[in-house]
Formats: sequence, C-alpha cells, structure tokens
Amino acid sequence: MKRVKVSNNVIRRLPRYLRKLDELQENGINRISSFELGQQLGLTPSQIRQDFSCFGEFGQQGYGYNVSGLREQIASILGMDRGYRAILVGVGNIGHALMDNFSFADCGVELAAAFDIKESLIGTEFKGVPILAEAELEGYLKNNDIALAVLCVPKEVAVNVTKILTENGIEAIWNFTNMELTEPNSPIIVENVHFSDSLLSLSYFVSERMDERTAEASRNEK
Amino acid sequence: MKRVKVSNNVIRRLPRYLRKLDELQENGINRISSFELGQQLGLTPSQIRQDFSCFGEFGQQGYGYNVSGLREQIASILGMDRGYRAILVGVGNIGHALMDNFSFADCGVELAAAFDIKESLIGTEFKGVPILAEAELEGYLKNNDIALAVLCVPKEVAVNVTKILTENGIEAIWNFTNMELTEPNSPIIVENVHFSDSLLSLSYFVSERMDERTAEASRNEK
DNA sequence: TAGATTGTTAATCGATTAACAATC
DNA sequence: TAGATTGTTAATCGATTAACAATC
Repeated sequence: MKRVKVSNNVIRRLPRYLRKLDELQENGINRISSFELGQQLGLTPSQIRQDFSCFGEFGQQGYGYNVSGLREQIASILGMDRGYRAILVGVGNIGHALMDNFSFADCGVELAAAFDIKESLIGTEFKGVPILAEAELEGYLKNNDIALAVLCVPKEVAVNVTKILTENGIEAIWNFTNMELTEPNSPIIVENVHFSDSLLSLSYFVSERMDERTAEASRNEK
Repeated sequence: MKRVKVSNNVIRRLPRYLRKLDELQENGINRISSFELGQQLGLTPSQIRQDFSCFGEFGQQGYGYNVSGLREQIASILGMDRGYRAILVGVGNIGHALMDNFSFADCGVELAAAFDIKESLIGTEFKGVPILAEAELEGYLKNNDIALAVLCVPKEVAVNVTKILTENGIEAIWNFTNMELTEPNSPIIVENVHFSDSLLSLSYFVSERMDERTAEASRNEK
C-alpha cells in the first residue's frame, strides 16, 4: 500500500466511505462507480477518485469499484486488520457506556482490559472484559502489548493517568475527558472526543439559520 | 454581530477558542495577544485574527484581546446565550451517560425532558429532568418550544423518531446513533457523533506511525 | 466494438500565511 | 512618544474540481 503524506481531510473521509460501503454490502450491492458513490455521500466523483488514489488503484475502468474489495482496502488502510489492543481507564458513566454499547471489534480493536479505582468494580468482568485496579495499570502495560488507551477518567486525574500511559508504551489515546491532553507537537497521538465542541457547532448552525430567517422576515416586511 | 458566510473550518475552531479562553480565565489571565494564543493552540496568529475578523473587531491594537470580553463574544457567536432548549430521546446507556455527565448548561442549552419507552423509567426524574413516555413525544413538542433533540435511540427506531422530530418543529439533531440520518441537502441540521469514525482515524494515525518506524528501521539496516 | 469509468494531470477555488498601515 | 499588536489586503499554499487519455 502506498503511504504518502495524506491530508487530514482525506483521512477523516475514510471512515465515512467505510460506513457507506458496509451499507451497500448489506443491501447486496457489489459494484459502484465514483459517480454514484458521490451522489450518495454528497461528494464529487473527482474527489472520491483523488482520495482513493492516495493509497492505490482500487477500481477498474468502465466498471467502477467492487464494493467488498474496496471495503477491505479501506479497512486495511485504516489499520483495522492490525489487531490493535486497547485498554480503557475509568469505568464511570461514559467508560461503562462504551464498554456496553460500542463495538471495538467492529473497528478491529480488541478491548483487553479496563481499569478503575472503585473497589466494587475491581476483579469483576463486564462483557468478557476484566476490570482491574488502577494500581495495576503500569504493571499491566509492561507485561502486555497494548497500543491504545481509552481515557474516561475524571478531569482531575487525567494528566496523571496520561503520564503513566505514555511512559509505558501506549501509542495513542482516545480522549473522552474534556481536557486538551497534549501540547502542540507532543509525540503521543491523541484523538479528542469533545462532546461540547460538537454541541456548540450545532448551536452555531442553528443560530445562523435563525438569523437568516429573521433577516428574511424583515426583508419581506418592507 | 456580522454574519457573513463563514467556513466550516472556522466554525469548528470556535469551541476550541472558547475552551482555551475559559482556561485562561480560570488561571486569572485577562489579556492575551493573537501571538500567544496561537502558541498555546498550535495556530498562527494570522489565522486567529482572520477567524475573529469574520465576526467583528474584538481586539485592540498594541494590547491584544481582553480574555473575558473575547470569551463572551465567542459564546454569543456560538449561540450560547440564546436559551435553546433540548430534549433527549432514548435513555439507554449513552443517553443516560450524557444526562449524568455532560453539562448541557455549560453550552447554554437547557435539557427540558427525556423520553424512553421503558416502563420503569417513565414518570421518573433524573437530575431534575423528567423522563416521559416516547408516546408523548409528539404532543410534548407541539406544546413546548424545543429547538434541539439529542438522539440516543437504537438504530432500528432512529429513522422513525427522526421523522417525528422533524415534523414537529425540531431545528437540529445531535445524533449519537451510528446512522447517517439525512440525505445530502436535507433541510434539518444534523451533527453526527460517530465514535467509530473517531477511533478509526486514531487507528489510521497509529498505523501511519508504525509504518514510518518500520521504514526507518529497514533504512538503518542497510 | 462502443460505452463507461477509471487514474491522473491541469485548472480553479478557497483557506492559510505573510506583510503592513493604522492605532492603541 | 515608542513599542506592540490589531484588522485587513495581498501572496502563497493546498485542496477540490474539471478534463481527458487510457483501458476495461
């Protein structure tokens, strides 16, 4: 697989392609053109072909793309076939919700263990994932090959836990605390899930639309 | 406030500015230049000034920006002072976690009610928010001024619930189901929270780094 | 074969960065 | 006043779109 420097925009579109391809596959469609895919995703066919061409040649002239073949290519580009293992730290509300609802396996990630400080949780299992004491975190990381950490601890301890994670070989953090974990240029990879950012953009778009309506109404009055 | 067409990139940066300004304010800093702000956020001073200039003139030559003043301006741009009211549909794991952990108030949004079909939940309250029967949803929307809906129902009923929401005056949906709710060009505003997209990008970035390391290692071997 | 559709090169468009006059 | 820093215009850079030869 090619691995040139690919822009962030392209990378962020890959999971959307994957979801669409999964959907097509479920509906028994096994062939699609960049034109049709563009229609369904609201993108131009050009952009789609450009995006794919960052990674290789997955289509066939006059035919288009084989849905399942393309799906596998994109899954592979995203690293879903690399068997990454993850731990989750902080089995509170959001941590628990993730363990219960979110399918790590569907992203090709194995959730190997969870950690918490709550006595009543320690030693139990949830959906086959053991919940261990946070005190064991460091030792566990030294003895297991874990690439990813899902950070769901309260803000107050986030920095401290991050330190333990980074010093013990974690490559990347999926960050559900509402904190900016890293300085610009930090070597650790962090993906932030900021609920508030998301809701605030929504609030912006609604406000924009409201203002447009008000403006239009006042134009009609005149 | 100016309201020219502002690019998506700018809008997505606004909540980050807000968070940073909150942090500065907490630390008792009441003045900042675009240069310093850029340092802290990993952006260029130019970009920051350009971003702000979409909405007005919030700084002062030779001085910079007043932290709390700028914070209020951005909060207002985001619509945080408009008193939007929201309902939440589907008090399952993720819905419950949001009600428990997420501060709607911090985004200037009031969570007015939640809806579920589970008998044991209906009629109860959680953190002051009443949980009502999903059957009452339509009537409730007709009698209350609700702008936003937080969608946390299972995939299977998502389309159906969305229909009820849009037909009864909801402006925007904060979508936690892993479904694409809208066709391109739909009039309803949707903000998707796709956990899997987020984790898959993380997986990509890790894979990219791994490949770089492998490549470097093989160069060193020669 | 003729039609369809790719992968890629070139053209356009938009976003970021640099520069600088204005001014606090 | 001199120094600092804004807001804005111009220059650059990068991403998207269009065009088209290659080819299934």
